[in-house]
Amino acid sequence: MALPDRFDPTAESKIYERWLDAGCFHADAKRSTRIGGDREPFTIVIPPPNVTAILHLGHALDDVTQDVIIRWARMKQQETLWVPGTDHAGIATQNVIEKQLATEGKTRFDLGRDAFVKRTEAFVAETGGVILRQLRAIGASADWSRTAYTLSPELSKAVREAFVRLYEDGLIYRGHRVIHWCPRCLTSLSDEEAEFEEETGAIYHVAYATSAGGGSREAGGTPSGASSSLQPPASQLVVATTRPETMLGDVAVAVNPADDRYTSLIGKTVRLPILDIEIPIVADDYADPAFGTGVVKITPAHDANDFEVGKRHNLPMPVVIDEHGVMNEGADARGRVPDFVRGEDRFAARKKIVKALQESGALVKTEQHQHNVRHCYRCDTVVEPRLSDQWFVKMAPLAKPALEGLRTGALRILPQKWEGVYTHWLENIRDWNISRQLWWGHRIPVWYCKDCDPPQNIHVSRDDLTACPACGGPVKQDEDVLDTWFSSWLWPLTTLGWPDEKSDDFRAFYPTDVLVSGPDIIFFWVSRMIMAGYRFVGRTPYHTVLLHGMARDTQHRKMSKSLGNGVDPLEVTRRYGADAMRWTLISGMGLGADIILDPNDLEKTFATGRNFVTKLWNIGRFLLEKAGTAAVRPVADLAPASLQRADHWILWRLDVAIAECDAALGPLRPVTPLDNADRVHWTESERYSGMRLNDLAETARRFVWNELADWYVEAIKSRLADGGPDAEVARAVLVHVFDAALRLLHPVVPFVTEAIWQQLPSHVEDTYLASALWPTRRASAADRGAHEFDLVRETVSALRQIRAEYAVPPGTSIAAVIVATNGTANVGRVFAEEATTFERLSRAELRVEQRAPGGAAAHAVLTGGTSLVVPLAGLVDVQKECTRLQSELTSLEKQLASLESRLGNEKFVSRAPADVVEGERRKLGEWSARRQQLREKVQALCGA
RNA sequence: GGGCGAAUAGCUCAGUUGGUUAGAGCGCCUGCCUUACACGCAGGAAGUCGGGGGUUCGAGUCCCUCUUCGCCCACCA
Repeated sequence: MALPDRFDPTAESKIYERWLDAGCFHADAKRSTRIGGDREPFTIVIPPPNVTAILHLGHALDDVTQDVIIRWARMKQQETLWVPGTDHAGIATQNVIEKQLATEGKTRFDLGRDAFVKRTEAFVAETGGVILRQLRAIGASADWSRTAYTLSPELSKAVREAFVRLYEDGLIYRGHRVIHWCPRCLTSLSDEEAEFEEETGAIYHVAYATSAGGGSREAGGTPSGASSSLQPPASQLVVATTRPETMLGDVAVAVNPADDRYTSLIGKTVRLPILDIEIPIVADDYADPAFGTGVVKITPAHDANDFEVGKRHNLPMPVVIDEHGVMNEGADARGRVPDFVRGEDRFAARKKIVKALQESGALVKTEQHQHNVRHCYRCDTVVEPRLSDQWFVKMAPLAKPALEGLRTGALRILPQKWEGVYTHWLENIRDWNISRQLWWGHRIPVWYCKDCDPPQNIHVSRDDLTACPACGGPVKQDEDVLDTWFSSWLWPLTTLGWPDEKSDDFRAFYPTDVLVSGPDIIFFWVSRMIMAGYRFVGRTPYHTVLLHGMARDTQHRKMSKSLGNGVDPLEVTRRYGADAMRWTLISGMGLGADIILDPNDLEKTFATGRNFVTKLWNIGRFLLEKAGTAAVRPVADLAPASLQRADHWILWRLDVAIAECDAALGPLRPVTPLDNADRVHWTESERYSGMRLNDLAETARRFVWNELADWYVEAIKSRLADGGPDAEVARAVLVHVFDAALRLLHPVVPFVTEAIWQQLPSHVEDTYLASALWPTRRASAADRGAHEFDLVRETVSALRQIRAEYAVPPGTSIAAVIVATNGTANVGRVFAEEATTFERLSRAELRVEQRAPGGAAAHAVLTGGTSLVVPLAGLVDVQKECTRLQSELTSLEKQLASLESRLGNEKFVSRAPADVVEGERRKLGEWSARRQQLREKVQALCGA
């Protein structure tokens, strides 16, 4: 039956269903060699997308990359597991629900905590996980029976286990300090979640009048009595600040103790403008003499550095900005927020303060200022440093083994350039603020007893507490939840059953193999998972971290919703099919390199993939129509003598393609034992090899299109049409090599390859390409027949070149003569015999002669000194041919000269590797022969 | 302010330890609807590998330097 001339992408979902029905993606722990089975396990855990997310191109990029690796491993007959799942995404999800509420004119506080959480749960249950269904549309071959969720009861239990263990080990502590606070999300953020953005702001120089006399150090925020000093009239200290509104919380100004300009003032006081109170001048190294005036105002409650200075000098810490970013008197701040700014937003207050300073003459000058301001990574609000109590994880002890793991090669990072980023971050790691003032997330497993005295009033527990374990009195659980990343850093552990280390899944599949991610979450996630792996089970969670690039638009901007420059992968899938998208992404993305796509021209952007899928489909169509579906003999059963040159050639090219694909993908895992059989490390030679998926794609494409379709298929058309035993040989070889090509291509374009493979004559019912065997190459090398076919190709190309160059009309025959010199007449016979296959295309008559015909002729010099000559009678401009020949001769002579000088160079001959020198010698011979022929040609045609 | 990366055909990119005459896709030009494919076939044009210096028999590849982009980190108010 006739197949349509294009692959129908709507068939993709049906193919996916069949894979599911056949259980192709299901992994069986029992089969893992780690628990007595006979297949090596190969595992990837998906970077869990936010449960409320919808698929965007970044996900597609990430997940297709993983799918290619997973499908490859599956075909290598590994017990292959790809764990899917979602992240509850604390802030992000809470924001979604709060936005919903806002449209109803409500806030979460109107609902109350329980109702809010219930509503969020309902929302997640109803619409959450959409992205997982979308992943099926792009072909993700995950084991859906193991779908995980960071807020599931199982994972929540594991999160508690981790918290309690760290607490018991003294690695979790409660700290009172200045943290990053988002006044919109109303929660604290980790250092990583507060992202720097460069902004143009202003820097204000404000004069603080120095009081005479020694202000008392503990003067702090309270106006220090009368400065009854006899010092000369007030001079002033000028401080520079980008945030004048915080001056209401100033408790001191600091100068560097080594700064001669100010040493005499240390211990004295200045008068804070507006509030008109005395604050001390302290000496602290934090003040940089080289910056600004060398004097810095100290606002301990609203700046992390000032906080440290305040602690060192035992200064009070008045809070003048509340959690909403509004000016209000907080702790220790009585009388510090004047009426004219009270209740004002911090930015509005800034203007008013500046104005007031201006009016009072305290504002010395204002300058434009480039600086980096931290923003909330979720809502982009400017982060407010805020003094509060938070839970922290002590990270330095966790970082050590993670650094060691990379050093010893227990894990590798691809591409290598990210190693430095990883190492630098870990070596300078800071403690991790894990509490969030949210309602959506894992509630911190800490209970406070009102009746016991601190610190005995803190109880950390794996189980919910209803009464104080110490005194039996009532307890109250910490109001905060844990940072989302506190559950995702356990992902490779928890999705496999941890803390139950005896579970089949954990024993069978941990450690996993490869972690695929974008470099933007090296700190948030990748590194922390490694730390958790070492901390909780003593082993790295994976041996390979593969970091791909980002999707960007043609202006190299990151694709994002807010910029509106995104490409919707589902739209692409609808229009061109998932395979077309997968192909375009994978083949266009070098290892770790960004991929540039044009969101305004999907047609052009995805043409590569779409065209390739169609080509593949049509090769399949040809095969089915011309070669039929009757069973074929295995290639191994064919008598070698029955194979034609073209058969030998394509089998050889297939071997080369397989070898190159294997090299592109590299080893599945490191193989060298480190200290025992369970622990392996990458050797230097393996360490940066493999995972070049674009190379896999390119190699396979070249084979199936430029070699199989362009040459082999053309070469056997007449053989197939002739029928008989030789047609059977050609059929068998065609089916064999195309089958193998489909296997090589399947990881990248799973749908179309499966659709075709199912119909191949070699197909065994109820088997799937998705779990078929990865091809291996034959032991034998290229034989003579294969090389001879290369000469046939060369001849045909030369004929076509001549035909095109002289505009020989299609359908017009040209007579070509193979002139064989150097005793290669037999090669000439090969051309005549085999190239007739292509005759219909080239409309050439081939003859073999031992001498060149006289008169004007177009020629092509072939490998081995043979020449193809086409009489030009009536066809051509002799002048033109003459010019062409001469320029060809000139360039050949130039290249020969440089080749000769190289070979004449003693150092080259003695220092270059033998094979290089030998190659150059061989080339010299070939080129010399070619030059001789060209010269003769020129002489015959052009006279002189 | 530190660190890292990039610069190769009109566009987007490959180019593994230095070693034939630097490749692909898209676009472009010419000719073809040749019975699998016009989302195709055949042929073609197009690159002083960002500039300059150096090492080497040999450099797109290694070193230095400059220029231009990009990313990450960082407590300079």
